[in-house]
Amino acid sequence: MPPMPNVATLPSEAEGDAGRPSNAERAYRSLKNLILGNELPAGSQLLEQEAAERLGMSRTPVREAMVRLKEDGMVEIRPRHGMRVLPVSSADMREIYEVLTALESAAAEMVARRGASPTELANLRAAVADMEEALGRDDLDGWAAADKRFHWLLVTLAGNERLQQTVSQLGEQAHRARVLTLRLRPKPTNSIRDHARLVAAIARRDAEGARKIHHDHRTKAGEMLVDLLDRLGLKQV
Amino acid sequence: MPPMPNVATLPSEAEGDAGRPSNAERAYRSLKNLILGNELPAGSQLLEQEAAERLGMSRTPVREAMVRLKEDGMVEIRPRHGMRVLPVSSADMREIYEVLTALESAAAEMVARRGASPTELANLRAAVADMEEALGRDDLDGWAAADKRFHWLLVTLAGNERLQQTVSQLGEQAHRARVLTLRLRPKPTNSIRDHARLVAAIARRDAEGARKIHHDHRTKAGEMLVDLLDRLGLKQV
DNA sequence: TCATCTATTTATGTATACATTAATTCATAC
DNA sequence: GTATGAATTAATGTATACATAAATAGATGA
Repeated sequence: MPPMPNVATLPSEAEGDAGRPSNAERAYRSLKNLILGNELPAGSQLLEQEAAERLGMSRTPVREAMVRLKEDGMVEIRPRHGMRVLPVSSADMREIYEVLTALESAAAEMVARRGASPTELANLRAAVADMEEALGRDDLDGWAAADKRFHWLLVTLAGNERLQQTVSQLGEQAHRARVLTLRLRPKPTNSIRDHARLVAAIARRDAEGARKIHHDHRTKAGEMLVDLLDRLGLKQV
Repeated sequence: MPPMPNVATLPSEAEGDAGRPSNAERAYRSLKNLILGNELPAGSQLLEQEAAERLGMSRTPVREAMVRLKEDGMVEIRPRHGMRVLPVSSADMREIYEVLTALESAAAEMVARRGASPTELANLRAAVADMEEALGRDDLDGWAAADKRFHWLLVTLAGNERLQQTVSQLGEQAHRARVLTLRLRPKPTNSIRDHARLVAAIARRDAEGARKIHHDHRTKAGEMLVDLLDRLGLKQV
């Protein structure tokens, strides 16, 4: 069991930043973390009242949080049974990866076209090196963290906030499935090579090449995940 | 002035369908329509209390609606000034079109790869024909409607709900700018040719071709719009 | 006249109260 | 024993109440 994935750690400060967060904001983050950390597994139901007691506040801010989670596609709200954590099926994963593939490969293209600064390239390369090193140590959690960092860096460098936000939202939907399959999938050796090739394409400002490389990379990763889920009979995650 | 664009008409029934909608749902739809119809123009501010009176309900459901609109990226909520309709700058439009381009061209690729049924192809062709016919009558609103229909059809045929939802959300963000520039932009003659070529590519199941054609189409459209906004000095829409 | 400090107003964030409606339980009839 | 239906319970959706914090106005001093 990983030592609790550092969940929702990347783009979570989407909201009010400075002043102490409202209860509604705390409720939103708490519930989201419970879901991402699988403490509220897929299919869990939680009544407003229960959540309110658990979080030590009244129903009002809890309800607001639940509405936001619904809007994020993490839960559904069923009239009489509170919120229900949405299971992610392999079909859902396929959808998610199709969109992520389109967006991230567009990001790769954009970054390559604009060109990355030496520092930015160095950061990308460092992430790849960390992936490689972690994999050498058989540290899958370390690999996953570095992989996440690489992808997020790439998306960030594209400089499109809407793209970032969409990627982050879909990434959160896919999170549980990724964690679950991390130790069941084949060693991500090719993945590292793909990333290195992507960095090279960006470095030589080969926009079309960067797009293709990342498109194939993501497509493969998505297919692997979908197949794995199907093969394991994990219809729901 | 167009006879009131048929706003939010495409994928708006995202929520509860049957039973009469809650006040929160009504508030959400009403406010969204006010924004899309430019009755609450960019920069408008609206207090919870004001909105509540206007809609004949209490603050509670109104607040819920505003939270959802914030989550949708349509408004921001400023601690002391109610919700504020977010202006869309040309930089925002560039972001939006970058993402739409990536997603819709992926959709085109997917549809071409899977292949469209005769009926589906006929629907696409009918939309193109309507665009052509409307343009012949100098009916720009008719053209816009047919164009919208074509794009939505394409996205729908891709059969990826998450992709649909993202496209629809970004489309709503871009709506005001599109309406505003409809009569200021050059006649969309090339647009029709692009669409026809896309349908042809889909018909011959040329996935890569379909992607390229639509990618270029959307890129051109986006650049035209961004340039137009800049040229007109419309920093905000 | 201008600046600063205080008091008041006002919008929000949250809690609570209440009506509605769906589910469950219990009783009664067959 | 089963089924029907009434009554009770429970969860939501909405309204309202209230405390807090921010903006404004007003007053006081120079």
